[in-house]
Amino acid sequence: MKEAPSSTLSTEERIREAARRVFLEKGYDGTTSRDLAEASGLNVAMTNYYFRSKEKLFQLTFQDLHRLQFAKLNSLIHLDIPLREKILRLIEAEHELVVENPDLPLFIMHEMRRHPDLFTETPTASSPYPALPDSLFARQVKEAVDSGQIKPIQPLQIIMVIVSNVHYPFVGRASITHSLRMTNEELMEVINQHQQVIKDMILGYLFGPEVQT
Amino acid sequence: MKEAPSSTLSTEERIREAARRVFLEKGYDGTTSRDLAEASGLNVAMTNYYFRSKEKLFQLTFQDLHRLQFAKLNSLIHLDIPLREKILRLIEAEHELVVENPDLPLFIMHEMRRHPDLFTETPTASSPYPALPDSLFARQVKEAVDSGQIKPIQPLQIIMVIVSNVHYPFVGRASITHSLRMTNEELMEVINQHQQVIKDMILGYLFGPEVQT
DNA sequence: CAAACTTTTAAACGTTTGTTTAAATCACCC
DNA sequence: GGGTGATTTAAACAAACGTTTAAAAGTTTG
Repeated sequence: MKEAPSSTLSTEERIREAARRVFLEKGYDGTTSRDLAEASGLNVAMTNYYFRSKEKLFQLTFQDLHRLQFAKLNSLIHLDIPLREKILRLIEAEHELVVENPDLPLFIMHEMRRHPDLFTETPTASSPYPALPDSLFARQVKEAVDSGQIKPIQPLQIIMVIVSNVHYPFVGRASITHSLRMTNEELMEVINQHQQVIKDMILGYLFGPEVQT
Repeated sequence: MKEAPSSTLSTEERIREAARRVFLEKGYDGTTSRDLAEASGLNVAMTNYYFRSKEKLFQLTFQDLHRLQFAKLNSLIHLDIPLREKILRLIEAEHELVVENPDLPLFIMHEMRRHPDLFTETPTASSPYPALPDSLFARQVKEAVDSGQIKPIQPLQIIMVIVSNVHYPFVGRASITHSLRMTNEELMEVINQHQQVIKDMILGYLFGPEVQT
């Protein structure tokens, strides 16, 4: 066994880190084993020495990224805070996520549609979404609906509305900037403005038109 | 020159139609020339006889699909109808589009991010989005904002809200159904319910909480 | 019907693909 | 300090890739 110095990365970590970057950029189909080798600064044999194949390396990489995508959401829905505040924090958490990982949602959605077979969920691993139906969030929504505090709506629908509005400008950003001939900076400005609209719209719809945020 | 019988398709059309199906399903990177040949029932030489390369065939296919994606939106924004009705019809048009072409938005967004170089917009062709800034829709929004009829918002933001909410459940449907262990039918039921939420939420936000639709 | 042209085919081209090999280099232990 | 196992390398493998070839089959036109 061999340990890497603390400041630099072990070979295995270098490969995983490179795989993350390359797969995120080019997708599974668009990535070659030589792409991975070049990105890690090693040669093609190393990838197969540490991970048995391109496919296996991709599965690990995807699992990491899939967890990253749902980690915040998955912990927030169980938090013991008022529903209204929880929704606000969900919006902010998802915004933060896509600002830090702008390519993540498109990657996840593309790969899950294209290679659904590659994702054999590890049974023990915390599967992200399935937690929703029996989360505190779900119970809070049902109670709020029953007591007439918010409009009739399912928990999943609220999540969909949040994720849709927050993620979409990033998911479609190549399409938007190209078509409208905007720069990335111009789009980012629109997106920042848009954040407030999303918050007001969602909270306003659910709780009625009070003073927001 | 040769004309195809009306009931059946010409070879060129067969190839284009097959290319549409295959590229939509597998993407550019995931499609091989032999996939295309098999899907059209011909052999690999035919694709290069009628179109000069896989790349050229993809460019044509993508152009078609890109137009399809924005055709309805692009004609609706110029229609001379009241703003409120226009927004409602935009929501319904986008919903119809994704119900009929559930894979289209994800395909467009993935390919535009992955191969932005492949899309050299034909100068004369009706480019879809750029029409927005000087559309009747944009003027209607600005007037409605100035007159205090709706909340301050940019035309692009309204489009983003509509498209986000309507498209996202389809774009992420592999991810949603897989993670929540739903069937496609169950998701479709949620999506249908969701339509009304989207309408109420958007119109309610912009115009205030009157009686809807 | 025969020449001229278009369409279709099967086979092959050179390259790139994912993966493996076998030898070289490294790190560690008695 | 030499032997042992882990790591790294360059080279090679067969298969699949996008594309092209050259000849066969079909169509058109005089």
